[in-house]
Order: sequence, then C-alpha cells, then structure tokens
Amino acid sequence: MGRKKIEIELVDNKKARNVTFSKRRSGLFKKASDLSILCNARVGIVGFTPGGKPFAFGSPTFEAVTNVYLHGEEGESSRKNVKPSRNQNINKLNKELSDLTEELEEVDKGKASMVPTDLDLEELLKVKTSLKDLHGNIEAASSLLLLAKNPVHIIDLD
Amino acid sequence: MGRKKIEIELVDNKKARNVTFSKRRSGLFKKASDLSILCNARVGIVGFTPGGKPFAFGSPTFEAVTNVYLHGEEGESSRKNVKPSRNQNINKLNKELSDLTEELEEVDKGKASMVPTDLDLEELLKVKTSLKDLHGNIEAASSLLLLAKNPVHIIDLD
DNA sequence: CTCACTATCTATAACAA
DNA sequence: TTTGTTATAGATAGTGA
Repeated sequence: MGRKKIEIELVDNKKARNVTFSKRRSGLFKKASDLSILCNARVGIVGFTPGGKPFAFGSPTFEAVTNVYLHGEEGESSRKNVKPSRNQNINKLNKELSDLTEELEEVDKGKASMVPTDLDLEELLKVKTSLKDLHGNIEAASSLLLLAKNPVHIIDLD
Repeated sequence: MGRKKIEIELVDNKKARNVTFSKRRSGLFKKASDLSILCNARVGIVGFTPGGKPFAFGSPTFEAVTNVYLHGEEGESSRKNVKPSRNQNINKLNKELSDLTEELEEVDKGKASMVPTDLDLEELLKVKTSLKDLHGNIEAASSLLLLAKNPVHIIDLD
C-alpha cells in the first residue's frame, strides 16, 4: 500500500512511527465510517496512541454506539440490564467536564475584553488543549466502562 | 477497491449488504491490528452489526486497552477481586470533581470583578493547577469505575 | 503534527460455488 | 452465510515542506 511493502511489526524509527500512526488512524476511522454507512451498522473505536493519549471515534456518533449499551434500542433483542447508578456516574463526569469547558470559555472571553497580553492567550490555549484531552479521556473511559459492563463477543484475528 | 467504484451510502440489497459488512469488518479488524502492532498502540473496536448483534475487537487484546486505565500501562493482575466499597470511592471522587468545578467558578467570578493586572497570570496558574488535579481525579475515577466492571468475556462470534 | 505527491501495495466489488 | 478469484479502486510508505 505504499512505495514499498512493509512487514507488520513495530516501526523502530520513532518519528516515522508517529507519522504512520497518524495516517493509519485516519484510515481506520474512514474504514469504520464507511462500514457504518454502507451497512447501517454502528462502530466505535477507542484506544491509546503510542504516546499513551486516549482517542475515540464513533460512527454515526460515539453515543449511537454506547446508547445501545445504555438503553438498548427498538427493534433489537433486549440489550440486558444496566444499572442506572453507574450510568449516572459516567454522565455526571461528562457533565462536570462540559461545565468546566463552558467556564473556561467564559474565562477566555473575559480575558479577551480585558486587554489580554500575548502570554495570557498562550496560557489559555494550553488550558483549552488540556480540556480537549480531558474530553477524550472521558469519552474513552465511558465507552470502555459501558463495554465492560456488557460482555460482548470478541473476535480474534487469525 | 473493487471491480467497480461504489458510493459510500447504504447498500440497498440486504444480502449484498451483509456480505459487504462481513468482509469490511474483517478488513477493519486487520487495520486495527496492523495499527496496533506497527505503532505499539492499543485499539479497541465495538459496535453493532446491521442485524443489531454486538461485536468487539481488541488489539493486542481488549483488556490491553482497558488496562491502560487501570495501571497506566502493562499489567492485568488483580482486576478480579472487586471490593464493594468502591462505590464510596466513586462518589468521593465525583464530589471532588464537583468541588473543583466550584473552585473554577469562583476563580472565574474573581476574574470578572477584577481589574486586569499581573494577577491574571496567577489566576491562570490556579486554573491550570486545578485542571491538572481534575485530570488526575478523572483518571483515578475512571480506573475505579473500570474496576467495578465485569470481566470482558472472550468468546467466539455467533 | 499535517499536508502534498505518487509509485506501489492492499482491500474489496462483482461473481461464482 | 463463508470462501475463492480477479480486476480495480483505494490506502499508504517514502519523501520533502
């Protein structure tokens, strides 16, 4: 699939590895998206980058996947029981995060109208980036939790 | 990628759709596996077939994905013995998150009524520190929540 | 990181069993 | 539904900004 055939084994060069990861992750997401659209299926992907950062993807949306675990869906054989208390914990975490995001945005706006210095804006950007990571963290955690509570079929390659 | 180009839209013929799903899901799993091996990443996939059946795949294993939340990296040791007291821990962590959010709100309010001075940086540092703490708490909460789960059963599909 | 380029390799659409 | 074949469409390795 490239200029040269490669073996499926750890890419030793760290920089090349990251580039490969970036490209292939995008490709994986597209494949998941295509599969979902072509076949009216739901696909969720979660994982960790080589650097340990969590990432998640959902098609049509991540919620569309997790919601089936949470509430089941019409026309489908019942998806078992899920304890509401635990779901609320997850929802609460997500809400806290949403609230935090709003707060930060307001802080940002406030600063913008307060003769901000360049340094301030930089700091805010960093903070916002951290927030974004947090969201990814929660999303991945939520999905994994939902999964874990509902045993599913695992398929092995090979 | 086939004899003919197709649009990415629902395959109307149901039989063809299922064949497509079956093949593309395999392809997706392989892509996930390759990505995981090539880049030393962890990838988990979950979803529902057109027929509503759940499916999942993990590389290197599904547990390897979830374990990052448990132990940060390798190790799948003591996840079997879950203590009932965990709920208390979860609630406690959730409360801490709420408190942190309140703190941030106060920081925000403080800013709003404050004349922009060099104190801005101080406030920003507070926010950043709070965020860092939040991050840690969320990860801890996630881990505890994960601990509360049932083991993912590895069984053959269908 | 991300984007562009493009020669090659890979996945798969259409068929068939 | 699953598997195999084959012609093509699509993904990407290597490289450079």
